[in-house]
Amino acid sequence: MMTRLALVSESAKTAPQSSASPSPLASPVFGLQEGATPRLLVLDGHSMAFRAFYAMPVDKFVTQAGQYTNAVHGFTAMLLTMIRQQKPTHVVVAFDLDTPTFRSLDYTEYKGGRNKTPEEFYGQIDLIIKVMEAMRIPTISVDGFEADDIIATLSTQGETAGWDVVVVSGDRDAFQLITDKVSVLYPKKGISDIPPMDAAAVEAKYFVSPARYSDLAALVGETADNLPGVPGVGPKTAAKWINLYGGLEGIFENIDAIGGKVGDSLRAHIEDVKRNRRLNHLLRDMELPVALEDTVLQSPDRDAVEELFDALEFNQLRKRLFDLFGEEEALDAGATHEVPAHQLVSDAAALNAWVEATTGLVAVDVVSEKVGLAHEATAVALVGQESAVVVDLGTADAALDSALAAWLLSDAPKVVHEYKEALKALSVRGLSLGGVVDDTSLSGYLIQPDRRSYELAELSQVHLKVSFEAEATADAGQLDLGLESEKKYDEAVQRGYVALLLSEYFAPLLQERSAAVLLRELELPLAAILARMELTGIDVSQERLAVLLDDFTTAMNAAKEAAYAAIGHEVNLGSPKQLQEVLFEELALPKTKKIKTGFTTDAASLKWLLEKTGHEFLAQLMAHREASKLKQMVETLKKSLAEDGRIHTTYAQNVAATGRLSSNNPNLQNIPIRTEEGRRVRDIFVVSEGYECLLAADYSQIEMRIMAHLSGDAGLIQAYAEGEDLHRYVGSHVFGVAPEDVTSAMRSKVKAMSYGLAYGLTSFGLSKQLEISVDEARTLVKDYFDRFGGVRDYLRGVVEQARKDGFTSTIEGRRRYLPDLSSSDRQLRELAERIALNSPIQGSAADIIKHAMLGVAAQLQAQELKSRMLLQVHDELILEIWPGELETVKALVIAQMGAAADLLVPLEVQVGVGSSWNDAGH
DNA sequence: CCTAGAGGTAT
DNA sequence: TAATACCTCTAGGT
Repeated sequence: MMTRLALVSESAKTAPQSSASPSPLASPVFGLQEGATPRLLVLDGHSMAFRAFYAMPVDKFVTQAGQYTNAVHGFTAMLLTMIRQQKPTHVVVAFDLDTPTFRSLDYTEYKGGRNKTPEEFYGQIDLIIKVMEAMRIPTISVDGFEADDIIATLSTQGETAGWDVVVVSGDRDAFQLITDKVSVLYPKKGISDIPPMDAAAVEAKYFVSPARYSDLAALVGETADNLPGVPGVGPKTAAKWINLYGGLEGIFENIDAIGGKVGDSLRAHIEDVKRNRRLNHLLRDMELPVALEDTVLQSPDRDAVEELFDALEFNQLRKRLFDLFGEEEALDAGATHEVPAHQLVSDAAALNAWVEATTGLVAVDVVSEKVGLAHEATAVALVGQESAVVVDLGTADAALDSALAAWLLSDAPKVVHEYKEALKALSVRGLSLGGVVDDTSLSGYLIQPDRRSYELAELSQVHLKVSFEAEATADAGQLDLGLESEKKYDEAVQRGYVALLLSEYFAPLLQERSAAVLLRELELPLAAILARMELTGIDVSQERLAVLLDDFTTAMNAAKEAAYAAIGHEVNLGSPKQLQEVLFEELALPKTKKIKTGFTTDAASLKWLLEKTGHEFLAQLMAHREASKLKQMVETLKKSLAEDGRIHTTYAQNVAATGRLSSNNPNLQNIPIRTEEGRRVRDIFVVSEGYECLLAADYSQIEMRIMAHLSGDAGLIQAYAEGEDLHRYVGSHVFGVAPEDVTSAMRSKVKAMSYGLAYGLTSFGLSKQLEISVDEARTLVKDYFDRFGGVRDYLRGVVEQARKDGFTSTIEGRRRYLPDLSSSDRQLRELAERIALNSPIQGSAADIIKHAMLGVAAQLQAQELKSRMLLQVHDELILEIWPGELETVKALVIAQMGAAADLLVPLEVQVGVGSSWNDAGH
């Protein structure tokens, strides 16, 4: 079966495809599809600017420099909406000039009697023109003529050339331009409600055809232009005469036949009517300085837009603009990329023939269906530069199956989007993947680690400016009539092709940003390990889970009833809003810290309130919070139990901007540990049948060790070299006492301080953490830096370097870009500074444990051990030990984790074993 | 059904 | 006014 599809919208699919294949980024012109009818959007600049001015609040749009921008903002927003909705290929804006026109010379009162232009409007037209220049949209004004004439001329030219024309004007005279090719958008109210007026709409409203609208306006008059009409004649009468006599000429010919008072009135004001008609007639054959073809819609001058919008302080609008043009450019760029046709292969020979004929990188896209909580592969698309094949796993015979399996596993270079998910879906079919040199969801992440999403369509949009149809919504249970699967195959090939393009695009960027090594040697191999860990899951004791749920529910209910009793009525304890009423109004307790919705009821505040007032309700509320949180957590775990009785979390390799993993569905990286009750949750995670025990290995103070390494601080390095208790050592130096005289209060202070440093601590934050005065905290910081000057110098240097480079780096060269370091917004800038302090430390720790995981997995495999890695919790690995392998595995884990980085200080690893995760803790 | 806010868990 | 995550509930909207 042969299918052809392009990475573009419907309109472009029908257009002839260019066979040339320029860079996806080259997009001088867009929206113009060869063979499609051009569509011209003409705007009346002044009338729309005025509409915008009165529609937007003046005082809300003032720049710091004092320039009013409400009309500019409103106009630009309206224009973007028009471009989005109308999808024009050409756009032009016509403006009036202040100079006299042939109309005002003809009739000096023309447009007289208008209110003086408001002061705040001054200068806004010039700004609109500047916005148009930045957007590369031509503007036209002609001395002695009005914008209406320019519009009439343009629309006539457009129509003559066979184009569609859309006129946007707040002047009703434009209605005379309406034909089946020309429509007018006339704002009803403000600038947000601009319904299209076509011939039918004009007739419905005025009872005359658009061509006769000027006749009607001449009779009725136009207050806005100070053109009096015939007294006593309104639109109804005028329309009646026009339809009766076929227009003004007919009316004049039969003028004596019109009786009544209105007839007399008409005869008395006949000259006014003739003048009105003369003035409202729009010129259609002006000489214009801009040719029709020159109005073609181009991509905006991004630098100019940036600069101008900075000055105008248009931030949301900037985003809207770039979003819009991102999309539009994509359409055009997409039109130049032809997705190769694909063939559905049904035998091994066909697959092998394709493989033989295909050179270079091949994208693999796995089509899967959801089965329970997992995904199972149903088909595989292999996409090369020139051609593609699809293998349906459901119908493949054994020979095809093994040919496919062999190729997938081979070293033939492949690119995948979401390698880990592909591996998981394939594994249920007994398939795997070898030779994967790129996963675009990971390379995209390494290039730009703080994006929210790395979906293929989004990466394609952002980097390639190519958009393609959204992924098929997996309609499980729907009848598969062949058409459905054909559509899925098309999409799979499409996705594969986009991944191929992205991979090519990313390759040099990865090199530039020194991320190619990270991808190849760290993230890609890690993805395979994570896939295995996710598939394995961790065993759960359902008995313990049930007991826990019961206990927590009981505790929760007891606390709830006691809380109700303490205040004499019921209240939703889970509603901060209702709690505020009880605490601060009903019980009139002291006010806590202010939050958006009033006063906080968080745990720290409740504790403070309880100490202050001793109110029973507070004690019960706190007990209820703890119990309900735990119950909720246990319930969530129960819901995520798979059919095999195990919990399979999913690790996200591209979510945390520092390089850490994250865990979700369910999150197994935030299982309680700090309280006795909380630790019971850890007890539900147990060793699987047939295995000996769980082993938990964690790095001791890895972030502080990285701090010591990065700062090179002699004191810290010495402390670690001597194997001292770090906090005791630091405490003895900061407080000037012997190590054995460091009290636990002193120790906990320096501990909080040390950890705070890695988060970009402030004296204020430290004072709150330690419940001490800001002064005391400040002294603590000073004393700390006096003794550990290397740390202070390092922290200063990190921010300085990041400001210079634009990014921070980890020990493995993982970068995080921080443009906000030079923001003028203090809050943003200071946040960026704290991020700059934290990212190298947190990120280096992430690099290290990832290396350790690679080492552990490699050793387990090399030594043919049956023990396996189950979980990772940032600085901790959980393994399941096969009988007889404990000592071997323990040693190799310690060795691999310890050797994962070569730092100036040793990496210490603590290991515990037990039959549950809690027991394995230490 | 979606979203913001509040609150809480982990490293 | 201390970094990185994920999750759930309420309340107020579509």
